[in-house]
Amino acid sequence: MATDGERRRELAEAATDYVLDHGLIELSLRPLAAALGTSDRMLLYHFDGKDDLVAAVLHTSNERSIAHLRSLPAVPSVREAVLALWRASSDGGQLERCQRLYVEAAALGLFGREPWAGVVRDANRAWLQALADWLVSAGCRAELAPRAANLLDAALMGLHLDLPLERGTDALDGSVVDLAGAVATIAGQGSA
Amino acid sequence: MATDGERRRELAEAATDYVLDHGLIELSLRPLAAALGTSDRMLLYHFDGKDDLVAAVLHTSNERSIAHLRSLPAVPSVREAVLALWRASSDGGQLERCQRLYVEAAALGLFGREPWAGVVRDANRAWLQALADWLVSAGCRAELAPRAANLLDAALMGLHLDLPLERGTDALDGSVVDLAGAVATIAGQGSA
DNA sequence: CTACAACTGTAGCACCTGCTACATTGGCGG
DNA sequence: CCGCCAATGTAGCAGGTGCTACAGTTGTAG
Repeated sequence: MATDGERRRELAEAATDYVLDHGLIELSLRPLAAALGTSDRMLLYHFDGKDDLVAAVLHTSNERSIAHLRSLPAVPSVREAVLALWRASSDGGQLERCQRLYVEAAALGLFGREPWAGVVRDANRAWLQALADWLVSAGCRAELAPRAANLLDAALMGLHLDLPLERGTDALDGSVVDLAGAVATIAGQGSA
Repeated sequence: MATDGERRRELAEAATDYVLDHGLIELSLRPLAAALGTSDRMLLYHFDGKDDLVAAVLHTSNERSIAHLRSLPAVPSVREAVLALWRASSDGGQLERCQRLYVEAAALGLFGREPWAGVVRDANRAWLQALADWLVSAGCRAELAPRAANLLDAALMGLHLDLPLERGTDALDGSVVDLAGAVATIAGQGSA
């Protein structure tokens, strides 16, 4: 049975850092435990199996994504919001790594198999909500924000799939500008 | 050493069917071989290791995607082209499965590790070219098509990540309509 | 028939996987 | 000091992984 104490939280945070660096798909307990200075035995003591650990990592990562989004400086328009978000999502920092992790998890859920599908669904809902809030704070009318957030999210995740292929080039910048225009239009700021 | 004969091509086609059904990420040689009525021993005789097999499967799948795209009935506008493409990409048929496989491969390449990154890059280039051609056939000016194809592709891949979460609902339809409008605008058919 | 090459079946290697049984430690309340 | 219990170390299990060594078994050309 899994614990729910302070140690578990510490391990979840540290495991999240490790997974952000090394990827989720090929994650395996022993190397992770070694990097954390513990043993697979202890991970399975604090977590209810590998799936439970992964769910905790995904939850932690998603919370970091949302916190990062909320901490972005305010922008005056939806167009600027999209551009700023992509800048933050592709600068090699925390947000990029968290979103990359989400993409990995979503890919693992592509066949609808649990536990991936369920965990990814939860993460997606929370993230979309935060994204809509962020658009509203940039001047988007509240009733238009969810729809704008939907397209923005889909395009953003797709761009992340291309990111490792185009690193260092500006091949994606055009798409981002086009995306910003499209989202602004949906948000009723077509000419802003 | 790998062969390059007829048998290899047969195996690649059959393996592609299997992978489209069962996913790439958890692919393992023995179950695949059993489903194909052969042995892992023979797969490794005809292919130069698992990576070579996977590359062949991805190549086959991508060729099928492109062939499917080229075989779509002609449409009169870019907007219609996007809507028709999404319909074909989400009907549970061959194209949806091939694109899902591409998303899996791209997720495996998220950390830039070979052989994934290289194979995915090749597949992406060919697919983007076919996508641009398809937009041109729908009335998009040739010099605008690559840019429109870029955004369309990114959004499409992102939507595929959401597809298993929203299966059976119409939650993605709004995004697709918005995307069609955005791509039409980029293609210079903003009011068409 | 012989010789050769393409192909395939059997068995196994070394390593990794998530997970568990068991014994031990350490600290705290009685 | 005792007993308790959470936390941890050691060792190992059963099964899976990609891959290979070796011995055939075909089919065909000389």
